[in-house]
Amino acid sequence: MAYGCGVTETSSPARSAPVDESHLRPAGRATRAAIEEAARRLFAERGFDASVRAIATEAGVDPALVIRHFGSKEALFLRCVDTAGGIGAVLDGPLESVGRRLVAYFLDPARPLLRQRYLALAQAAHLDQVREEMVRHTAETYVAALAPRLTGEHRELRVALAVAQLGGLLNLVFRQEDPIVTGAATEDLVALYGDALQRMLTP
Amino acid sequence: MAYGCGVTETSSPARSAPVDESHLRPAGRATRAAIEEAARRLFAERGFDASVRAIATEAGVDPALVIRHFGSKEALFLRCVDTAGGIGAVLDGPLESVGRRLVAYFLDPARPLLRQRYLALAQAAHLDQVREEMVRHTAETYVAALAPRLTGEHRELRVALAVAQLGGLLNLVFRQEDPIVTGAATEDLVALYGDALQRMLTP
DNA sequence: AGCGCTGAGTCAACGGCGTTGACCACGTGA
DNA sequence: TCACGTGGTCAACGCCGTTGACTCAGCGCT
Repeated sequence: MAYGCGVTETSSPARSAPVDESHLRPAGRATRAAIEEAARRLFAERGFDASVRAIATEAGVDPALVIRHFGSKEALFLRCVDTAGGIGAVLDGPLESVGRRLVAYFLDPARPLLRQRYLALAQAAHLDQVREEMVRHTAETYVAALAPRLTGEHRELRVALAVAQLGGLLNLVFRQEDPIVTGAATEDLVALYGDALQRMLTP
Repeated sequence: MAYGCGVTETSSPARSAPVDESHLRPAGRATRAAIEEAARRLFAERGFDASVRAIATEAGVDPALVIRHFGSKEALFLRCVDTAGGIGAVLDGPLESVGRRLVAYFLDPARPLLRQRYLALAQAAHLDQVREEMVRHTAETYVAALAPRLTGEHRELRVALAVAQLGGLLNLVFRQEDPIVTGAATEDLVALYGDALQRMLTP
């Protein structure tokens, strides 16, 4: 599980799944947006632990209204997690170095949001809809982009397994903060782990 | 994160961390054991979602007593998760095939408890003490067993990264149940992913 | 102008959670 | 016999996500 995706820093309705808002009046649309913005901020800060009540307070609104607008906390969370991101460019680059570039992309300290996003998603992964979203994301982003460019057997499976590898790294680095790994030089991680990804894709 | 460990199927005080019970009377010891047994069963069944109240009911006891005996739900969970298991034998076997044997060990359908254990731990991984236990387990079980037998640079780091790989696989198979991976033949997974582990350890 | 409908929003409450403190019962040692 | 510590229950706290009843404002319609 690896994500060039997640809780966005700002409201970005263009990227979000299209939801019918035509029945809403301007006032409703505005507070709805305020709730979503507060949710994005708090989910990014505290992960799925951010409570509906805290989000409502942040948006200056009653907790019940959050549920009325979005149906459930889980649904709101899913709306605040979008699957776009710069990862597409990495996947579309030269195939022979995609392994190292993927690892470098996620470990780049200039992209601290990726860490937040990964943590929020990993924490909520026990919810069915979140799990399905992750599977979908793996298929539509990674498998769709890479499998057609591979050669040999088990092309889709090898992409999925490379995604598994990537997710394992992020888990150890971001969630567990294993001192052996976090204490290592990024360049060593990129080389060792990137090559492992690469061999899975282009053996 | 990979675990030959977890929620045990039976009470196994010999394996559990030694806790001073000398101040307890026989009655206290018995109900304490009953609570622990109920907790092991329910944690294995439902993961960390198993509630203190349900555990108490299962043990025929008041919820408050559970906390009084074990301090907190998190502490009880940690007691019910032990780090022993058959994994030691796998790690001590021939080094040149340890990658495939590790993957085969965890994916063996004859060991369904490993799945439960992984899921319970992964779900509780956002708790600090659980996270620390995982890090400790990686260091004491995997790194301690494998790093001294390796050659070349970054011996400890390479073991940690192999553990990361393994955890990534278990996440995709057990948590996300990604259809691409669950639909693949186990022998293909063992070959592809086991070799990836192997190359990390003995390149 | 008046009416009714519908969206916007609040409020109190529900059932569940982990945890705490007050309280009682019992068995043992002095 | 009496104090004391262990074993255990009970009610309650504060939190959670969610629901249903309710009010209020704005709109179209006659």
